[in-house]
Amino acid sequence: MSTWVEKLSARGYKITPQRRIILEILDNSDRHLTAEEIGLQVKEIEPSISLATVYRNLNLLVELQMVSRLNIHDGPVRYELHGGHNHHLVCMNCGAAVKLGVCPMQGEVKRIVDETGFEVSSHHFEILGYCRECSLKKELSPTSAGAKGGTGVDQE
Amino acid sequence: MSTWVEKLSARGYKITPQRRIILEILDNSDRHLTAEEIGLQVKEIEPSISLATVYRNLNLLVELQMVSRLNIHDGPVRYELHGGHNHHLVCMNCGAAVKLGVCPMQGEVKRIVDETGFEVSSHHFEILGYCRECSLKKELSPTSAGAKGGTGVDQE
DNA sequence: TCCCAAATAATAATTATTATCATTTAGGAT
DNA sequence: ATCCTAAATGATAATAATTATTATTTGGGA
Ligand SMILES: [Mn+2]
Ligand SMILES: [Mn+2]
Ligand SMILES: [Zn+2]
Ligand SMILES: [Zn+2]
Repeated sequence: MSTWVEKLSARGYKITPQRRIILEILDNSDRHLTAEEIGLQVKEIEPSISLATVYRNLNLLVELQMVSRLNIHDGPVRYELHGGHNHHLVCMNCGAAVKLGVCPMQGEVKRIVDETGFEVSSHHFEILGYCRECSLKKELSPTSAGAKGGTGVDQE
Repeated sequence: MSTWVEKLSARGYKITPQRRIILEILDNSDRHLTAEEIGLQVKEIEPSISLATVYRNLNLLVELQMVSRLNIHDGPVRYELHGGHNHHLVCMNCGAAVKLGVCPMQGEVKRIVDETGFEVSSHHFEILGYCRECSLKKELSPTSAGAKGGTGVDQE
């Protein structure tokens, strides 16, 4: 339950209420949260906590490999508790991020990486495109219409 | 040589000197460049060109899939000419980005993705860690010393 | 209970990127 | 070749995201 208390203490970091709250929020969430989203939830519990503290601690937790940073498409960086890591199919139109149930860091890729002598500490794999719904919407696009109408896909 | 001229014209976009220069820079570079690095090189050729134009065109070129956006670890987004795409082993200490000669978007992964009905337009795969040199340097680190040792770099 | 490095809150500063808008220009039409 | 106009640009303001600064507070060991 509180293995993270040990992880922090063991390395000489203090156990503060701010850290408790941030980790609790990450633990209770299945989604990936932005620093700001975390900050908002933090403030619901304890309004006096500063957003800067959220950023500081997220950076620390990432450094300690207790949290992982996720760079999804556009928009701000997102965070999730390290562990059951997942890769995503991110829709460039609606922004949905569907979990892909497989990790490329295995088999052939793993072997090749190992051969390089590189010391791996994490990896990111993300697929960009259009989810089925958005993809269908594109299909139904207006007939023709010259320049830029192209795929009928307009930015988000 | 100038297949990109067609790609732009065909979709109704104009061939401007700014676009020529940006694409030429991307073409002559092996590294991935940030928007600002591109802007600097652009200004060496034609100082009157605005950084905003660089951003605007990079966004357009990405949208048209002529350029790909690369989110390496920290720092700003980087760009490279779309084509011979590669994935990287990025060193978190010295920043080196070594090409990995293999792409995970194949075999099992590919099959699973296809099953989801997701329309893939690009993907990113990147491995973070420490290159052999930096990894060795760490090895030679001071004997223990408790909290926060050195750069806070530990492995799991 | 004291002490002090570590952590925090508040806020300024910086970085990266996008938006606005007046002006220029590419390229099709005449 | 000249016109015309939507597209593109340059300059700059605005925004979003993150980091730095600094005075104050606090966790946890002695
Ligand atoms: Mn994985
Ligand atoms: Mn690939
Ligand atoms: Zn979608
Ligand atoms: Zn290195």
